[in-house]
Amino acid sequence: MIEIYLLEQLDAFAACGTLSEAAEKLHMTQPTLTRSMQKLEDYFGFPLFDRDKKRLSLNSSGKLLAEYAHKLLASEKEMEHHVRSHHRSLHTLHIGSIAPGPLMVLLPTCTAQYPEITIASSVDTEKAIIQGLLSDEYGVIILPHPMDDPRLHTQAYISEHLNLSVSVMHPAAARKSITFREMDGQNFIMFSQVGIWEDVVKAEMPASSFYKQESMEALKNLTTYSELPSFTTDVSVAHVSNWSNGRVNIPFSDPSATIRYYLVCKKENTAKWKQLLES
Amino acid sequence: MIEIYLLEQLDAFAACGTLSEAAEKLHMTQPTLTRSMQKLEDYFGFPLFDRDKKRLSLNSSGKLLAEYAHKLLASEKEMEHHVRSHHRSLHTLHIGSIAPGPLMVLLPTCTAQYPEITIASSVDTEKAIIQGLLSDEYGVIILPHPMDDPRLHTQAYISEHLNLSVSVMHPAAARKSITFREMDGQNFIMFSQVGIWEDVVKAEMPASSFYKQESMEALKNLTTYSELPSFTTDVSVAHVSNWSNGRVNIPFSDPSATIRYYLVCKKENTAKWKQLLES
DNA sequence: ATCACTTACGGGTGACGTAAAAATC
DNA sequence: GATTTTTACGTCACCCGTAAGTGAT
Repeated sequence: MIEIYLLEQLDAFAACGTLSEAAEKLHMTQPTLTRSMQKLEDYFGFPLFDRDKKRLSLNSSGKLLAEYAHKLLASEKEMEHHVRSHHRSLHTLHIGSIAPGPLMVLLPTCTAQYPEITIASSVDTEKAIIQGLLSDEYGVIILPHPMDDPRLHTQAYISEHLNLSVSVMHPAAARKSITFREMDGQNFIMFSQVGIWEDVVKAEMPASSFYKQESMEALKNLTTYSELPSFTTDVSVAHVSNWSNGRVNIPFSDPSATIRYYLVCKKENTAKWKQLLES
Repeated sequence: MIEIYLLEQLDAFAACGTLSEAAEKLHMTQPTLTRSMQKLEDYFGFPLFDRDKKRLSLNSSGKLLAEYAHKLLASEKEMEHHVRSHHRSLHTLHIGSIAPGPLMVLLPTCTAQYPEITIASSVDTEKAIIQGLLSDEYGVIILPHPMDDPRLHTQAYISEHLNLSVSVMHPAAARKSITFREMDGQNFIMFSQVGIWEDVVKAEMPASSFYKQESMEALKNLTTYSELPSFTTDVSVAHVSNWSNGRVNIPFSDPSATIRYYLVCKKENTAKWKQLLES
């Protein structure tokens, strides 16, 4: 069998055209390459190069070998990459969610329960997340409803409730609860990474505008120093510290202001994520 | 990059199940394999095996690697085979013919003109020979007619004439020529490897039977010691020595008893076989 | 003189074998 | 005790680099 290092050197020579250049590319010396190319010829027992005393070039057999070698090297790279990513997938849990709230609850328990595993999470649309679960990009996903698919395991998780967040000077500040309808038409400051909540508020308050903030820092400043209403949830209030910004949280009383989350994973992986699902 | 020898050893282990067995298969010692498998794990930086103190087995990453390794090794074998057969095709001329006669004339000149090249020849049906030319199995073929194909170069070659061969006691022995029709119904001894001539005589003498002999030796004995008629051609008479078997050759006068041969090769190879085509 | 390749020589890594130990059946 | 794997140690091969040589531009 021809060893890979010889094929690598041949591939470099085929790409560079001269041994000197190839040697530089490979961080080696020319004599080494000369010997390697001779070794290839010795192995096959017939010439792979035309020798012009000055210039070395591949003959037709050599060109053919170089083509194959190039493909073979690509295959080996691909092999290594696949094995590495397979191993990675065994030792990382990527969680996809349609909202950040449940991740705030789930991630700390995850890192505690699987200290040897890398935890990653993403907020995306429901469609993208379900696709990601089926393609094993995600190990567990969080949806606002159960999945009726024989390949999937669904389990009820926490629920999250949306609040109106207003300054104490706001007319609604004293209310014990409020409806979307009452707030429709007013303009809101909103965090951009809220996932499904954006769909909810846009649907329930079609006359309102929502000024989305990319950073938490910007959101915090704006809610502290402006009178514009904003949103919180019971989950975010419990998990985000330093929320003492002179505002009050008033629950929306509409049914759509409460979302019950469901953990979903492939049936074949239920054993693997047992502890997490039971949390 | 992972060297091939490591993948070979992994592949053997995956096939055998134990290091000892794999070592035997590879004509090596177990400790060598132990080290090689450790080397693979070191390279990847994560385990590829489950170690059971007694038994070593592939874990899921190892299985994946072994699968890829197996394919890669097959690719390398294929690469080597293709390069070798490419080189071979450059240094061998395989001539296909629909009859042995023209080969008797052509082969001696070939070996003289291309002493460094291996010459091979086959007699087969026209269909098989044309296919063989197109697939580069043959470099040059001999047909009984020109080819009207823009990819192919055709060139007239020698002609060959069929004789009746009978003992001096045969009623026709004194004839200067004879027709197929006159001989139809008589039974003949015939060499089996005559290619297109078999089609000719069967078509022209449908009432006759032909006793085909696989070996020249058998044919020679039968023609010498039996009275059954047989065939020769002007070409075979000129090229096969020791033909003094008390028989006389009487030319068939029918037009179909003469075949003009044509040399055909791919246009791209006319330069390569120039000398031969000009002979 | 420079460039490109080849040849010659020397060194250090590493691939392999032998020997022996550990562990399981 | 037999089998399988692992560890330890010595050796030889071979892969690479340095230095020198050849031929062409």
